[in-house]
Amino acid sequence: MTSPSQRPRAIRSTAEFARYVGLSRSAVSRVLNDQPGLRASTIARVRQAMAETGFTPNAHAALLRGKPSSLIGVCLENLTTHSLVRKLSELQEFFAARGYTALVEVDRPGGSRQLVQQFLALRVQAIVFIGQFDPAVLTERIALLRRHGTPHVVVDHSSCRDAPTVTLDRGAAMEQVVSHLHGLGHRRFGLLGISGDFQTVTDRLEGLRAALARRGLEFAQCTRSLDAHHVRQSHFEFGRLLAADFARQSGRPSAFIAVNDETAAGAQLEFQRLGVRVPEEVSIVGFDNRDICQMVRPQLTSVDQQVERTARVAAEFILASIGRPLTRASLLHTIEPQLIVRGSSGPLIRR
Amino acid sequence: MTSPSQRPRAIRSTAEFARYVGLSRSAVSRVLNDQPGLRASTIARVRQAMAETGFTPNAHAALLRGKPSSLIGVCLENLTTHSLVRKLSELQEFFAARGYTALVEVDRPGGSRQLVQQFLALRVQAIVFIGQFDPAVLTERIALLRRHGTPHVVVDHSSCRDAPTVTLDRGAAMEQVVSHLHGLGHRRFGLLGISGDFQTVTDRLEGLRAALARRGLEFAQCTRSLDAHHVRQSHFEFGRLLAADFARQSGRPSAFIAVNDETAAGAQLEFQRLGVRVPEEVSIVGFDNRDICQMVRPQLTSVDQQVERTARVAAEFILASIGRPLTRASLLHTIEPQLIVRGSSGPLIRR
DNA sequence: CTGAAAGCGCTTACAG
DNA sequence: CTGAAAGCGCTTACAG
Repeated sequence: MTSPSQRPRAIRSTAEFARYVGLSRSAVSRVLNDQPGLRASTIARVRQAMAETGFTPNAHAALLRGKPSSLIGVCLENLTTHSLVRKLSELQEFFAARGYTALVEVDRPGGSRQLVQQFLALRVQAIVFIGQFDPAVLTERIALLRRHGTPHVVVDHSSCRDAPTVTLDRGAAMEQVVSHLHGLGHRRFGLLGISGDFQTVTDRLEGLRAALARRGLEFAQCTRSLDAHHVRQSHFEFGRLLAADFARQSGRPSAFIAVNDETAAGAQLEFQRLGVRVPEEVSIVGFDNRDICQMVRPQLTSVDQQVERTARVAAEFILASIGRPLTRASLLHTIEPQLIVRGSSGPLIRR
Repeated sequence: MTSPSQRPRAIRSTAEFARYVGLSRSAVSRVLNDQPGLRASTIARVRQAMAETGFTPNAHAALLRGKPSSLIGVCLENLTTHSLVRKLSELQEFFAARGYTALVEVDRPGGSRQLVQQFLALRVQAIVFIGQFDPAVLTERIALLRRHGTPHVVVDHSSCRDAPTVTLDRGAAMEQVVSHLHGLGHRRFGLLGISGDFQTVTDRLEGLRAALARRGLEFAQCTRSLDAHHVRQSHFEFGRLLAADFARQSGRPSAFIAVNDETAAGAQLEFQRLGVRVPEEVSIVGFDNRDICQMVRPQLTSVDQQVERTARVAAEFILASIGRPLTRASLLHTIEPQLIVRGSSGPLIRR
C-alpha cells in the first residue's frame, strides 16, 4: 500500500482526475460544482478520490471562462499604523464570511504604480483603499477602476471627490473635544502634534477653528502650538518634549489636545514628572482610544475612531456594489467618532 | 473629444486591443511581455494605447498556460496580535520587493477547512503560516502542500515536525531572563500569566525550568504563580490583579516574569499604587518589547522577539524555495531573542 | 450518466 | 513585423 504522502506527484487536471476516478470529465466537473442530478454514489466516489489524491482544480481555468474571482484587492497606506491594521482586520473578517479572499498590497511611496493594474489583471471583484494616498495617483487609479467597472471604496482618505468614501468626521471629533473641555471651563488650549501637511491634521485644525468659533473664541487667540520647537521621532518623546516646554511657559494653556494617544501619554507623564498635576492643573485629551489610554494614570480621555463601524460600512457598501453597475454619484459615508471621557480631563481650577 | 473616463467600456482582450492599435495579437503580446526584436515605434504605439484605453490583460489566461502566479498565500492565526501583524508586515514588504503579492487569510477556529485548497487552486507559489494552529489540521495541510510540491514555511509554531519552521527560541528567552535576574541576586520568581495550554507558554515553562536547574534551583521551589486566582480578560487588568495578590503575600518573590508587556505594565502600576517600589523592592520583566515598555516609569525590561529577523529568515527561505524541488528534511530555523534591559529590573535588596 | 466539442484570453512556435 | 494555429484546464450545452 502506498500512503498518499508518498505519491510521486499530484494530479493536475480534471481529465487526469476523471481517468483516476473512472468517470467522464463532465461528470466530475458537475460534482465539483455541486450541480444537481447526480447519483449519491457518484458524488461519493469523486469526493473519496479528491481526498485520496489531493486534486485541486486549477481556478484560473474557471476564472478565464468568466467565473467571479471572489478576490478583493486591498490597498493599504501601510501595515504598521494600528488603526489601519484594525480596519484591514475587520474588513478581512467581513470578506471571509462572504467567501472573499483579500489580496493585500501596501502602497509604498517608491512602490509600483501598477498596483491597481495587478489587481485588475487578476479580475478582483472590488478594491478597497485604506489610508491617505497621493491625491493625484489615487484619482488616476479611481478613473481606471471606473473604466473597468470595478467597484471600489476609499476608507480614511478625506479629500477624494471621485470615489465612494468612508471617513471619520474629524471635524466632529474636534467639536466633541472642544465641547467637553469648554464645558469644563477651559478657554486656552495647547495643541500637541497637530501640525504638518496631512489631510487628517488639516481636517482637525478646521474642526477646531469652527468649534471654537461656535463658542465665540478665536483660534489664533486661544490655541498655542510649540510643535515647531522639536523634531518628531517617537510620538511619545515628542509629547514629553512639548509638555516640558509648556510647563516652563507662563500663562500656559489649561487643556491640551493631542494628535494621538502616544503623544498625549508622553505629555501627561512629563507634566507629572515636573509636578504639574493631571487633571487638576492641566487636562489632556488623546486620539484613537488605543489600549495605552487605560494603562496610564490617570487614564486618558480620547477620541474613539469607531473602527468596527467604519469597516462594516465599507464592507457592506462594497459587497453590495459587486455585480451592480457603478453609480455615477460619489457617496460619502461619514463616521461619527466618540469621545471617551476618562480621568485625564477635568474642570478648570482657577489658579 | 471624449475624455477617457467617459468611454463606454474597457477593452477586454488582446484581440480587441490589437484591433484598436492596428497590430497583430502576436505583436501586442510581445510588447506586453517585453520581448526583444520590436521597433521602438511599435512599442510606443502599444504603450500609448494602453494608457488611452486602460486595457489590462487577463492574468488568468497566462496563468492557465503555466506562467508563475507571483502569488504567495499567507495564513495567519489572527490579525489582531501585534507581533503577528508585524511579521505579516515585514514579510509583505519582502514579497512586494520581489514582485510577489500576498493572499491573506485568517484561520479562524470556525473557519473554512479549505483555506489551503483555495490557495492551491489559485496556484500560489508558496504558503506561509504565521502563528499557532491546531497541530492536526496543520499537519494535514502540510501533507497536501508536499503532494502539490508547493513550498511552505511555518513561522511561530514550535511543534511542527513535518515542515520547515522559523520560530523564536522561547527557551533561550527564559534563559536570558533568568540569567539577568539571577545575576542581580534574585532567587524567588513570580510568574505573571505564564499558564494555559499554549505551546508558547509550554516552551517558556520548560525554558524556565531548565534555566533554573542550571543554577541549582528547582522550579517548584523558587517560582510561584497565582494565575488561577483570576480570569484573564485584559492582560493589563490581569497583571494588576496578580500584583495586588502578590503584594499582600508574605515572602513574596522579588522578581516577576510576565507573559507579555501589558501584563507586566499592569503589575508594575499596581505594585507602585500599593507602595511597592520598582525595581527597589520588586523587579519586573515583560515580553515582546512593545512600545508600551518605553511609556511607563520605570521603563520595562523586556524580551525582544526579533520580528524583523524572523521575517527575513522566513522570506529568504521561502523565496529561495520557489522553483526548487521540495527537500524531504524539515528545517528548523531558530531565532535568538534579545533581552532589552531597562529600569524595571534591578539588584535584589535584602529586606 | 458518457463523449465530443466549443470557447474563455492568453503565449508561443512557425511559415511567410 | 503578420497571420493562422495550438494548447493551457476548465465549464457547459448537446446528442446519445
